[in-house]
Amino acid sequence: MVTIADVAKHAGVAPSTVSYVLTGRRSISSATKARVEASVRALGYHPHAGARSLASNRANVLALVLPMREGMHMPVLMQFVVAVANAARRHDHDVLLVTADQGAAGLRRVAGSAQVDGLLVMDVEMHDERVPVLRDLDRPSVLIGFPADAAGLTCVDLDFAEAGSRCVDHLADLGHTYVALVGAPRAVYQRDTGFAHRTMAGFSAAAMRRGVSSTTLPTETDHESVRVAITGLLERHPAVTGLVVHNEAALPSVVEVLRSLGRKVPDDVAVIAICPDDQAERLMPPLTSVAVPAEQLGHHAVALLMAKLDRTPTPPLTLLPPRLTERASTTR
Amino acid sequence: MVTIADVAKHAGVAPSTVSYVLTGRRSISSATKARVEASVRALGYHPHAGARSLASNRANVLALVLPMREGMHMPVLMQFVVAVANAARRHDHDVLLVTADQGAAGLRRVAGSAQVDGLLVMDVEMHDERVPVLRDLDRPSVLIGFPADAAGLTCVDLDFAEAGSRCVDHLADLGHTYVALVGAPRAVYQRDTGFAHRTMAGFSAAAMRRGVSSTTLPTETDHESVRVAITGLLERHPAVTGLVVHNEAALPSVVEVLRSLGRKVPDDVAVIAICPDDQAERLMPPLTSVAVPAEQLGHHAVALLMAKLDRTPTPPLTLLPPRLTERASTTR
DNA sequence: GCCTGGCTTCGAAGCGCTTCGATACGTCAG
DNA sequence: CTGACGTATCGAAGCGCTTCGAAGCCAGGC
Repeated sequence: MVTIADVAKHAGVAPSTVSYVLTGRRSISSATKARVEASVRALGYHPHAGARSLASNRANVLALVLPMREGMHMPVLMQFVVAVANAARRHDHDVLLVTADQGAAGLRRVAGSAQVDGLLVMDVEMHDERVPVLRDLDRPSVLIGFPADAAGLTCVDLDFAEAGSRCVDHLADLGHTYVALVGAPRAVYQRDTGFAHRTMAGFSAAAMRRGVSSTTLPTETDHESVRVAITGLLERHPAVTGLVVHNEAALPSVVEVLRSLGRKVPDDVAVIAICPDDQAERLMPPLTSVAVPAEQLGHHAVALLMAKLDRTPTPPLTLLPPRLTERASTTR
Repeated sequence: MVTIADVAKHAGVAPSTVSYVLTGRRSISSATKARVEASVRALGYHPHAGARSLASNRANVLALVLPMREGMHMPVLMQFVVAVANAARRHDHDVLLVTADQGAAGLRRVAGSAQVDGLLVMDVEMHDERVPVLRDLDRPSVLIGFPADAAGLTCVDLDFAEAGSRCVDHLADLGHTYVALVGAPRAVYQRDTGFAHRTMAGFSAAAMRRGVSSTTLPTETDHESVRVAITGLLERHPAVTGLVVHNEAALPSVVEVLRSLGRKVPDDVAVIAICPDDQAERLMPPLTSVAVPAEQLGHHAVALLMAKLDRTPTPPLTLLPPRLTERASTTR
């Protein structure tokens, strides 16, 4: 193994000088710096992560705490994971995976062993058992999602209430007077997941405000359930002409069911999705949508966590503003 | 921070004794052991991961090298990730995520810095740029998938050739004489991904062997493409009565398109999927399938890697035997 | 000519753990 | 009773790095 001492000898300097070149924590003359960097490359030196973490008390690793619950949409989750991993690398950090079934003990373990400098927690629920643990951990953390009591925490999420509201506004502006929210699977509401709840609240509030009639229904993700749900919805509420779909997995089926029922999109029924842009673009017809910006959220969460690690003050609550893109599934 | 010295003092023993209790590398009297364990709990001691890794030259972390390529099915990928993470925990290891866009340099970095003890590489292609890097890394690795040249490597995968073959056998046994393979997106074949290639080879070979006619077509994942593909397939090859689908994302659409074309499953067309069991079960009708055992593969891969870390001899190539489960989409 | 201050660089301490050899104490065979 | 051996524990060295204080050197001001 190549050590810092080897590099130092090769470059004709003290080990500490090499360290300062690598960490940039003291100024080093450009001549020495260049010589050291050449030696690093020549020897293929990689600092020993354990030694570094022991000496500096920083591991340069973030924990990504993954939930794994019913009704979650894997492609979106994966987008988050990848976005977080890449953002972390840009800040010279790696990502350690902590899965749900390790529970609170898992958080304590990775934080207590100094294996990670901070934690990123995904898919937070209103009453999440991990939240109190995070509070008394001595490491900073950032939540993607909002628990009921966010005091003392840093949270970031899409403004789902505003997203739901924007969808209604868009439909109302187009003249629709009866709209429906096709929501997440029932299980998601039952466990009181913040984002689903907030979308619904924003949707309903906007309908009230705009004076349009509205209804909401949870929806499972398999095609047959979607068929039954949508068929029933249109039978019970024949005046519905606008659908807001907040359920990525059910989306293709919703479109397909409307087609098979002979309801033309957008002529008979307008559809707005709350989902990642690429998915909305790929469907036929391309759907007007409010983007779930997984990439952006992941980056933002990492940036917040890095700021906390630097002891830079950070806003406790960040709501990213939703962006609605008009496509072929709604028309003037 | 609580250190091993604190625990030792609390238990009235030497630090080394605490270490031996924790690692089990020397025998300790049960009385002392109990006392130390009590102190560990009382103080809430977690060994410092960096210090441990520095002293023992083992980080107790595995790298999971994730690809992120076009045409990959995220839910299956996520199943792998979770299975690997959980299996690793059972062996007292954690999982560090290395994403594709870090490339070969990423592998060198995590291995060179002693951040990980071994590497798990997913979705290996026939001619994978990462393979030569793995060979000259000084850490053991296990590939999920097979490259063209697997010399000196440890690989594990489902026996996809046999899986393709079993599907044909099953259909032939039921009397079908013309079968089609509905495969992965074109991009997957273009980059010469092993599993897709092997399924196809097994499928075609079995068709020859059994004397049934066969055809194959790559298929994109969006509903419209599937509709065009399946409609075209049945027009060009009207005698086809058996479909083998090796494309998880397209699967719901395939079933739906058959329905909309008025082809009853299994009466007009028999369908076998190569996909995770839960997905096959959830469709209507439930599909006969050869399971892609993500969970089992993940566990097996971790077990192999742990064996290599222990310097236990391991088989270079492991092919898990496919398991075909009959469900309602094929009948006698 | 001497002191001050800034810029570089050095040397050594020490982070918390594992591990190796040594020690202490029985136990048992001869 | 003694020597050999096995078991349980201790003490110290050292893993590779960061970091702090100090030292060396040069320039500039008096």
